[in-house]
Amino acid sequence: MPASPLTLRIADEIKELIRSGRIPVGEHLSTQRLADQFGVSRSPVREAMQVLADQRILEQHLNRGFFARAVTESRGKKARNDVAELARGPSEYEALADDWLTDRIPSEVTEQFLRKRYDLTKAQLTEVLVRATREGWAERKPGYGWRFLPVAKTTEAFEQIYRFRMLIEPAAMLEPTFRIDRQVLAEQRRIQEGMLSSDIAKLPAERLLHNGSLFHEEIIKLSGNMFFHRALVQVNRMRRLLEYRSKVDRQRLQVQCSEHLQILALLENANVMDASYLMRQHLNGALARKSPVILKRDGEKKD
Amino acid sequence: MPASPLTLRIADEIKELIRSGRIPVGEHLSTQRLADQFGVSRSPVREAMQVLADQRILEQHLNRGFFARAVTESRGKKARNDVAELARGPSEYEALADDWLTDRIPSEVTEQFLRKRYDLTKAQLTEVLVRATREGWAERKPGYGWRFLPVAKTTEAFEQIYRFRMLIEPAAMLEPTFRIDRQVLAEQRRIQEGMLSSDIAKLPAERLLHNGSLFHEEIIKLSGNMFFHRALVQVNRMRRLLEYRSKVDRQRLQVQCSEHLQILALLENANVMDASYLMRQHLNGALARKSPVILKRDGEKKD
DNA sequence: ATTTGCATTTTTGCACCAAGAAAGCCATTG
DNA sequence: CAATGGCTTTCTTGGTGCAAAAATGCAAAT
Repeated sequence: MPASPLTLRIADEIKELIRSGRIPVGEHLSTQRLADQFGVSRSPVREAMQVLADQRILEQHLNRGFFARAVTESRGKKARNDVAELARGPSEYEALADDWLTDRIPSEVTEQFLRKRYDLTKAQLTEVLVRATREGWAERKPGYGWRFLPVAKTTEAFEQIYRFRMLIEPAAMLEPTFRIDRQVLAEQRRIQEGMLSSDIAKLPAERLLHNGSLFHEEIIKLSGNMFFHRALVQVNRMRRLLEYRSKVDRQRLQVQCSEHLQILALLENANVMDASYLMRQHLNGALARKSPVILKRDGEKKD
Repeated sequence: MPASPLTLRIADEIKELIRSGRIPVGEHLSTQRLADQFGVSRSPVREAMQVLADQRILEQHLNRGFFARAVTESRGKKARNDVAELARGPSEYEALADDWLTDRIPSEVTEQFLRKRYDLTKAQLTEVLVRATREGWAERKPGYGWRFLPVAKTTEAFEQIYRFRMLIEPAAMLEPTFRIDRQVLAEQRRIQEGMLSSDIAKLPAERLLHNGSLFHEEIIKLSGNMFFHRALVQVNRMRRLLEYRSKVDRQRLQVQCSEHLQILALLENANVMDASYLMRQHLNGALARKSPVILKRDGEKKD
């Protein structure tokens, strides 16, 4: 009985909670609490726990629920691959995005074409296209079919994004509605320090980039103007699309982290002016030293 | 035989072309050309022409295609209502948006609930929800159902939007990649002068607001940075959602038109600095004098 | 030679059914 | 005896075939 995607996703999240120690070994897992936490009903949570019990990650006591077992790395290894790979699929969305960015699909296609190419059901394809629409690079044609919109595909787009961010991010901090929220600052400090101290070389690139975006998004959110925040989220999504194809410069990331911490320090001292200025410098630096290394895909390249 | 929505939409567009004189009376209509123009195949165009022929707006000559007839106001009247009302439906999207903005639906709903409430098929509902997602105020829940996100619902949102625009629009004009395109300027001048001279009192409010947005979007596009343009389009969509519920101040619109023309004049003289400054003033004025009159809907109001 | 008008092919929308998620209920447990 | 697990029931949604609609091909007419 192949568990549903939702169940697997939840299994994955629970496992992460245990691995990261947020659920201590031996602890009892309340179905209801986890369901509320994930925003779903108890059914998929329960199934996820069954799955994890099968994998010896949880222990089921009859009529008493599930308990976290010790996860030894050696033991966890196999089981982990079993679920993790299934749970986070290879993301058809990214495959499509990549194909479009490298001109391997025409700019106008039918749904049928896409379904065959990526082997998707109608609903799955809709999911992907909704996302692409949301990110702003796909739209329905009036009759049948979809059109992909030209996305600046190269360094030019990076520059445009950074020019835009250099404008809005520092300005957002100077908005009259900007409010310093110490809790948010503390949380970001925790994350950035965590990255810097422990494992900047080890963490998956995806996570590193995510944390970076998160920092900027949380700061801009303090402006109290949701449209600044939205605009940033929007361009960050596009940036991610381009960036995950380029090599991550981990050394550069270290510099960025410490700059983030500097900005946080200024904000903690309520020195918004300087923080805004530093933010601009920070973005400018990122633009100037942006690694121009773009990994070419194996496929042929149409100029 | 009730024609399809696409057919009706095209019929409507063709009629608009004739009414506005862009297709002179007596002119032959090439199926292929119109199909290309609308981005569809010949089939729906042809059907639309049949519909219009039935309504005596076109004349069909066997094997020679369709020709535009004179459209007398008196004659056109009835036929016009026939199609126009059908073609541009009452937009379920706006109904949903309105219901959400006035707290008449809960923040978490199932698709079923929405389908029943607005009497939509699954595909139609998807269409609506995709749009709402795209505009940033709806998202899927993990299991079943959708969640509507809190949108600043009143004057506060207007202010936020204008603060944002006051930042990005003038700045976009000062970007190093900003290029003056005389053709675009001329087109906008034509539109703005048209509004000002003829019929600012007569045109439908929808059209007036659309032309206003268009002006700003075309100008910001000249910045050569697609992200500025995107950001503006995004907030304009939200603004429209809020604005179509408020009373249109036609006198104020007249002032805006002439300010638009002043900006155009400066740009035509390549005086970008002053144009940017004036743009900021223009937006500031719009913010300051923004009509706070919001029409209340008939329904009860929570809170 | 071009374009219409019709025929053919292809694509998508819609109704139905099974899988999956949510909610209710009661026994068990501490 | 309150709280929670385990099971059952109810409801929602995703996947699949047919019909409507759009795209395309082609002979005939101008």
